[in-house]
Order: sequence, then structure tokens, then C-alpha cells
Amino acid sequence: MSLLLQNISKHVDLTSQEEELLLSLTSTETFKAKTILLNTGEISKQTYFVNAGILRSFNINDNIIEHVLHFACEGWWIGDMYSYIAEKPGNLFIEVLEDAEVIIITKENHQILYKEIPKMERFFRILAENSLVSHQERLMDNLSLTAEERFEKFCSKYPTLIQKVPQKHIASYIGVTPEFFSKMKARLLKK
Amino acid sequence: MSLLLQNISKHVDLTSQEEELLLSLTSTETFKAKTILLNTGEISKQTYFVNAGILRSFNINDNIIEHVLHFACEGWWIGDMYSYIAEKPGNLFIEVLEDAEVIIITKENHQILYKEIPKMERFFRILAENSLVSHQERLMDNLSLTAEERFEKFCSKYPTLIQKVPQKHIASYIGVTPEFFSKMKARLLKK
DNA sequence: ATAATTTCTTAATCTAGGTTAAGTGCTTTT
DNA sequence: AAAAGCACTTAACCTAGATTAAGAAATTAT
Repeated sequence: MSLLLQNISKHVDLTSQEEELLLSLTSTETFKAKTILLNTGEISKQTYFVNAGILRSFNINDNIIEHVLHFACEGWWIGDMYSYIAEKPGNLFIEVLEDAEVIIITKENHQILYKEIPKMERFFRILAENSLVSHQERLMDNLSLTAEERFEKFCSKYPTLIQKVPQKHIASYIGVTPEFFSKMKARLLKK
Repeated sequence: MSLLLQNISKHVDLTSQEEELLLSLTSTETFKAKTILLNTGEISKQTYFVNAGILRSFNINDNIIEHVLHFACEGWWIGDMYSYIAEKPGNLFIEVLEDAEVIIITKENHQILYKEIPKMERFFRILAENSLVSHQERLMDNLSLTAEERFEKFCSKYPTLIQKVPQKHIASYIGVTPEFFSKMKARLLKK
């Protein structure tokens, strides 16, 4: 069964007709590493579900410094939620880090989906609630933990990502410079 | 019309029977300032909508330092989303800062609500999505802005809160100590 | 009103993490 | 296989914000 249907079935039960309709409202595309799926200033008209590979979303502030908001690998959703729901130019880039296969839902199809399969409101409610909880936790962690503690938490939460994505992106996600991250890692290895 | 129904009508249209049912599934209570509505370690079984007054949610880490996650005044929702959806002991306190009137929905009634009025799935989906967007923005702000910039943003976003809640809570929300906040404020006034 | 408790301020000192810079080893491209 | 461009490390120095401590102002309780 497709990873997407599996993901959805964790929270709502679809009939096979509904599943078919759902799939007919999506498209699947593959992208090479380094592809930019979304640029700052663009209005995001799609939501992505990752079948394979790794993506990240990030922004860049005045000083040309990147900040990673989110990584997404197999089975994860990613997008610029702000731009997508407000239909306004966003601040995020979405980039492919590792060759990826991605399921795309456009905003129009997403609306059709809600109309034809009201159960999908429930699915995306639960998705948003779970995402909200993890963002709240990350926020509190950034306020109350040291960089070292945040790194340890990241490692236990996303063990596979550590080998796969460049360190500097992890440093950015955690909220430190690559130089400090390197120093910190060396310090941890000595223990 | 009640503030709650007004709030809901921004996103979904309810019939008057549905509105009646909704209200019958809620209760309204008033609380004195300093009342603790939820303690760390408790399983949160209610979601709150603020009719009047001010509440905050916060956690306390080992060092006995508080971190404010959220303020809620008139027309805002507040709760411990993690504990509420996972039905596990949470890490948050919810406290009344200013005498409050609060509409309470219990988890059981919330489920009934979804069953009887499926439209409410949509409402809470939109609520969660909006909340997610603002948490994402706050996260990125914490990673990329200085304390001073975060304070200015807070002022323009929540102008009424500044007069009403103790400074130390705003310092905590912004992510600095009360002492540094005081120094920073003095510095800003000189300009 | 007065005492008690909180909240806020100021100032000296300290530190986690940032900045700058130079060098080393990878990939990727040609 | 060279050349170019990234990604990572190390080290010296710097700074935003933390910590500690003590006093002043404002609330709250008696």
C-alpha cells in the first residue's frame, strides 16, 4: 500500500473509492538533490508528502544566515503553512537535500478533497495538532535547554538524519553556528 | 452574540440548533487571579476559551525557572495541547493572571461535538493551523532575532498585554531574564 | 495605615555561544 | 587527475545576555 494511504489510515478510515479519489487528486514527482521546490517571496500552492529522500524548509535573514525550520524524510509532510493558508508570499525555501520522490497536493485539489471527503478535515486537523505540539516543545526547548541538550534530544529523536544531512543544517536547526556545533561535538566525543 | 460563537463563525457557519448544541456542551466559569487551572503532571481534560480576563501557560525547568508558552486574553483559546491529545501527564501550568471568565469544553464533550457537528473538525483544523503558523514564526524569531527585536515585535503584536501583565512574564515569553529585560527597556527608552 | 510580599531596577561580574580567520579534507565538476 | 567549490575543524578573541546581589517601588494582606 502507498506510504501516503498508510499515513492517512493511522487517523481516519477511507473506503477504497475515497482512496482512489484522493490519489487522483495528487501527483507524484521525483526531484534531484539541490532542487528548490519553493522560493521566499513565492505564494506556496502545494503541500508535499515525502515518499523517499530528504527535504528541508528554511529561511534566510538579512545577514545571509539560514535557519532550518524543518526536515522531512520518508513519511513526513512539508510545506510553507503560512503562505499556503494565507495565500501570501512566504519567507521559506523548500529544498531537496537527497534525491526525492514527493507526492504533491495542490491547494485547489486540497479544497476539493475537503468537499468530497469531509473525513479529511479530521485527518489534517490531527496532523496540524501533532505538528503544533512538536513545535511547542521545540520552542520551550529553545528557551530552556543548552545547545548541548538540544543536540542530544535531536539525536534521540531523529537518529537517521544525523548521518544523512550535512552537519551545518543540524547546527542551524538546533540554533547554533556551524563553528560552535563543531566545537560542541568535539567536546561531547571526549566524554 | 457570545464571543465564542462569534469566534467560530469566522471560519464555519453553524445553524442555530448547532449553536445551541455547542453551547450545551460547554460550561462557563469565573476564576480569581492566581488560580491554577492546570498543574504540571496532570492530564489535561479541558480546553479553555477566554471570555474575559487573562491566562497564561508556562512550564518550570529543573532550575525553578519559568518559561511562558502562551498568553490568552478575550477571544483566545488556551490549553495544554500535548496532554489533551495524548492523554498523558503534561508539562504545563495554566494560571489566571487577571480575574477571568472562561468557557470550558471537556474532552468527552469535544468528541461528542465532532460526532454531532462534523463541521467543527474544520473549525479546529483551522484553529490548529493558525496556531501552528504563529508558533513557527515565533520559533524562527527566536533563532534569528535579538531580544530587542523580539520585544518590539511583541509590542506591536500584543499592545494591550504590555500594560496588563507583569513584565517578568513578558521577559520570559521573549526568552530573557527579568534583569536583562529591565536593562533592555531602559536602553530603549533612552532612544 | 503598616507590614509583608512581589515586582522592578541597577550594577558588577561571568559565560555560552558568536565572529573572524586560516587551514584541512571532501565532493563535484571539467 | 586537476581544479574548484563545499563542508568541517581549530583557535583567538568578542558580545549578548545570564547570574548574583542589593536596594527601590509597587502591590497585597493584615
